Amino acid sequence: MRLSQLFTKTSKTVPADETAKNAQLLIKAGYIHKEMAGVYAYLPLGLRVLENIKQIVREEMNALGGQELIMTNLQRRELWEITDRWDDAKVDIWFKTQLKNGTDVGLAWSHEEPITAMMKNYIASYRDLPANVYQFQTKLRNELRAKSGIMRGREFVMKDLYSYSRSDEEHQKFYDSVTQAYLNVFHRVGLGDITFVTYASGGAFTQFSHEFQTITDAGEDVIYLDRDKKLAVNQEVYNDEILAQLGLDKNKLEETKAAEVGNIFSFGTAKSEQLNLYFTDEDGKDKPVVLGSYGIGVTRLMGVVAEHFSDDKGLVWPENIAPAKVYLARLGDGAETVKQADELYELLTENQVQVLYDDRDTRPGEKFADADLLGIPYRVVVSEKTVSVGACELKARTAAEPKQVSQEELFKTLGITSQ
RNA sequence: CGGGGUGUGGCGCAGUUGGCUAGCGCGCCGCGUUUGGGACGCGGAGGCCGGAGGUUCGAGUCCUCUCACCCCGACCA
Repeated sequence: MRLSQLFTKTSKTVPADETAKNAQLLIKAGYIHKEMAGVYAYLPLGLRVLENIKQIVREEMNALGGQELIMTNLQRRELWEITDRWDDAKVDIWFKTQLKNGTDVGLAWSHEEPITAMMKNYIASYRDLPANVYQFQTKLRNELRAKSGIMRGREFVMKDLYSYSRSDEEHQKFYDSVTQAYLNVFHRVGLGDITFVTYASGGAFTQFSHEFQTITDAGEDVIYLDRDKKLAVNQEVYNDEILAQLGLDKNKLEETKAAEVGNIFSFGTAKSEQLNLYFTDEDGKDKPVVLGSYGIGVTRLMGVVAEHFSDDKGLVWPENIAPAKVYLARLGDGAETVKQADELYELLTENQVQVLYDDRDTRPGEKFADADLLGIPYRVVVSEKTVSVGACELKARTAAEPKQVSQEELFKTLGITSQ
């Protein structure tokens, strides 16, 4: 992509009404736009990051045998009344509206009920199970107070996965595999070292749920972490009894702030029974389906990454999710410089390397500052200087100084094998 | 929803005890000089001061109501 054609711009200042670091950086760099409190638009570069994260999640979900679908955002009142979650006293973050004929509808804050009700159409026999379905969906939650930029919005994107199993054993096996898949996701987006499986409140169905907590000051949770065991306990369930049960030594635990980037639940059969989701076993007996629910807040995850991978100059995207791998800065507009920069842009693009080509008529300092602010992993410079020596200049976003490299070395660094 | 704070060109801000054509920086447009870490000069465009009432000869400034936004708390993926 040529920056001269990108409609977004970077900014030297941040809006005064935005204090969350993730939102400040993302707005400054032109990745997102704030529409209202807790509601953000994803601009072209921000969308790329979001899609890159989604793709990683998608690959891990598909590897589990998850099947992607997309539910609706308008939901039926009757469905939520069955499980007693329509009442504002029970769920206080509902957005609700009405059809022209007066029928109440809810705007999706979760999809457990509708998706489970829908599965009744497809699950009748033990032969239909297990079934694991997931989606990337916009969730709408009427939070009393939005905060922390894209880490807690009123509208956000979540990957939600639902598992339907024949037995507790079958469910548990899948549940454990999801745990591993989630760890893979957080590892791949660069947060592996600071994200921990955390015991949290399990709600009405089980003693615990498992959260995936990423250590960050911007987080809203407090966890007690055993680094050796790579396990943590959320403050909400933290007590001596629980620690004993989990075999954790209180003296070894580290208290830290963290952000919940994922949460997985076992529902047992309670919800299936409520919603009448049964299957016929080999023996001809009807049994309720065992249900699990697994979420990753995708936009929140992007916020946590932005929050964590940044310095005083701006964002520092991990390569896996960066909106481009290379920031190609062309300095000067001499004929040969333009020619060589254009050619390098074409060549990299042909080799499947995503490039932000800064072909704008601006001064070098501005280009360097933008390259840093945007947080692109590699900066490549083509200028009169590099043209004259027949090399180009390469600097990793995290490196202090650039170095001169041949095109061969450049390609090698960027992982391009053939030429 | 309780407490605190803020609303003035796209962004960041100033505006005195009410007083004259509402300023400054960034950004934007034009011309010129520049060109390896956000250049400089000259000339421009752009604002009924969040909104509605009110007080006053006169309101960005005072009063009332209202809307929005931010922070702390409670709540929460």
